[in-house]
Amino acid sequence: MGNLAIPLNAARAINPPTVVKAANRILVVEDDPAVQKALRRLFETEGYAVETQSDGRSALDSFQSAAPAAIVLDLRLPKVSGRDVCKEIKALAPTLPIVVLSAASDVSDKVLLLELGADDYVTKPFSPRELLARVRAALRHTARAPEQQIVSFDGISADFKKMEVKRDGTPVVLTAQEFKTFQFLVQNADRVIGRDELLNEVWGYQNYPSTRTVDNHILKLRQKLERDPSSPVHFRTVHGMGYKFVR
Amino acid sequence: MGNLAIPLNAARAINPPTVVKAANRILVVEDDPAVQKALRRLFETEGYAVETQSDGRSALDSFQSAAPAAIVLDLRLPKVSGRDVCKEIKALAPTLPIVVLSAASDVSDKVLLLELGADDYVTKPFSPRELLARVRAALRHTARAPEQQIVSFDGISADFKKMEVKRDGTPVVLTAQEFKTFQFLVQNADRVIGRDELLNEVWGYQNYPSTRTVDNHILKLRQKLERDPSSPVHFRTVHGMGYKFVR
DNA sequence: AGGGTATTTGACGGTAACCTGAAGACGGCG
DNA sequence: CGCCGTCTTCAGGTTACCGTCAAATACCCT
Repeated sequence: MGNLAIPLNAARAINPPTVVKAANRILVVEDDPAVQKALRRLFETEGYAVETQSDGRSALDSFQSAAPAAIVLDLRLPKVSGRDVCKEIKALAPTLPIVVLSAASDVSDKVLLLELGADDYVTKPFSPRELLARVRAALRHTARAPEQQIVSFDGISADFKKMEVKRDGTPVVLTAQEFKTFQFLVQNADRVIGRDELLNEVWGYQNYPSTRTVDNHILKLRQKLERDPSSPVHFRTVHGMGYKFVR
Repeated sequence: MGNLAIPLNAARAINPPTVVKAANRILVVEDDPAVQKALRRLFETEGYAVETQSDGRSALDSFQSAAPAAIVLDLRLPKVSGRDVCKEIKALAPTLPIVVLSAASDVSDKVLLLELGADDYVTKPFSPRELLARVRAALRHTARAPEQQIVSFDGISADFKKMEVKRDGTPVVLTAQEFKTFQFLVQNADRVIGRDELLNEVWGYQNYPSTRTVDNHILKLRQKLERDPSSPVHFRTVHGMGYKFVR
C-alpha cells in the first residue's frame, strides 16, 4: 500500500493490519493540477491531512487504503467519470461523506447528485469558505453519527429525522425555518449563539435577512413550545449576545 | 440603528502606542472613493472600526501596522493588482481572513479564488447585507481559537461558551460588556492591561468612551466576583498602568 | 394565474445596559 | 507631612437592544 508522502498529521495513522480511518484526512480527486494544489493548501492550513488523486481509477484504487474521513470529488475527470466514481465509492462505503465539485451547468438537476449518493455539492466558481463549510458539515454528520436525533424534555419531544415535534403528546406544526432554528439551538444546547451565527448556520449562504427575522422566529418558537411564552424557560435571550437554549 | 455621529469619535482615536490587533477592525482596500465611503459607513454603523487604503501598495505597506481582524479587498486596483496583494498578504499572514470584491467576470475562472487564498468573495454588485454576513462569518471562524473555555479558581467557575459564571456554585449574572471584560482579563491573566488595550479589545476601536467606563465595569466585576470587593484579590489595579487579573 | 402560507421587513415602545461627570479616597513622592 | 495625580464609587441621563405587531414580499401548490 502507498503510505507515501502522507503529511505530518497523518502520522497517527499507523497500524497496518486494520485500516484506520483518520479523523481529519481528506481525499481530493481533481485533475487540474492548479486546483489540486490550491485545494491542498486550503485544507492543510485548516489542519486537515490531504491525499490527492488526479483521475477516477486511482481514486477508486486508493480510497480504501487511504481511509479518508471525507472525499472532495471533481465531477469532470479523465478515465473514469466522476459520477461512476461517486456511485462506486458510495456502494463500497455508504457512510463515507462525499462533497462534489461541479460546474454550474451540471447542477441543473440536483436529482443527479442524489442518485450519485453525494452528500453535498458546490458549484464552480465556489468560495473556499463555502467548500470548507460543506466538508465540515459533512464530517459532522457522519462523525457524530449518533448525533442525538430524538430529544425530549419538559413534555416536549422532537424527532429530527422525522421532523416531528410534540408537546404533551400532541403534534406541533413547525415551519421549515422554525424547525431548522429549533434543531440548531437544541443541538447546541447551553451555548450562547449570536444572531450572526444563527443567520449563517440556519439561513445559509443564499439569504441575508435582517436580524429582526431571527427574533421573529424565536418568538414563534416560544409561542409554540414554551409553556408560558411571556417568560421563556428554554429559549432564553442573552442580552447583547444572542440566544441560548436550555432544556 | 443610527450611529451616524460615530466618525467624530473615531477622529479622536489617535495614539495606539502598542500595536494591538483590535477584535473588530477591518481594512478596506478599494480605489473607487464612492464605494470606499459606502463601505466605511456600512461597517462603521455595524460597530466595526474601519481603515481604508486606495491601492495595492499602500495596502501592503499598512496592513501590518493597522493589524486588522479582516480585510475586504477589491480585485481591481491601481499599481499592484488585487490578486498579487491577496497572495502576498496570505503569504505573510495566512490566518488573516480576506473577503474579495470582484466583478462577475473575474471569478468565472474557478481556479482564481482558490489560488489567491481568499477566504470568501462577493461579486459586484453585491448586497451590503451579504458582504456583512460573509465578513462576520470569516471573522467568527478564525476567531475560534483553542482558548481555554472553562476556568475555575477560588470558588469561581466560568464557562465562556455558555457565558455562565458561578461563584460557589450559585450563578452570577454578568452583562455583555462585563462578561467580555472578564473574559479578556482571564485569558490574559497575570499581565498588566492598560485601559487603552481594554477599550480596543472589549469595546472596539470605534467609540472611545471615557476611561471611567472601564473603571465602572471593573467595579461591577469586583462586586459580583470578589469575596471582599473592598480589597480585591483577583482584579488588581496597577497604579498608573491599568489592571491585572490573577487567580 | 390565483390563493394560501411562510418569510421578511420596518416601526414602535419598553427596558436593561451603558456612559458620564462629580465628589471623595487612596497612593506615590518629595 | 502635605501635595498631586489616579482610582473608586454613586446616581441620573442616554443609548442600544429586544420583543412584538402588522404590512409587504416571496414561495408553493393547484
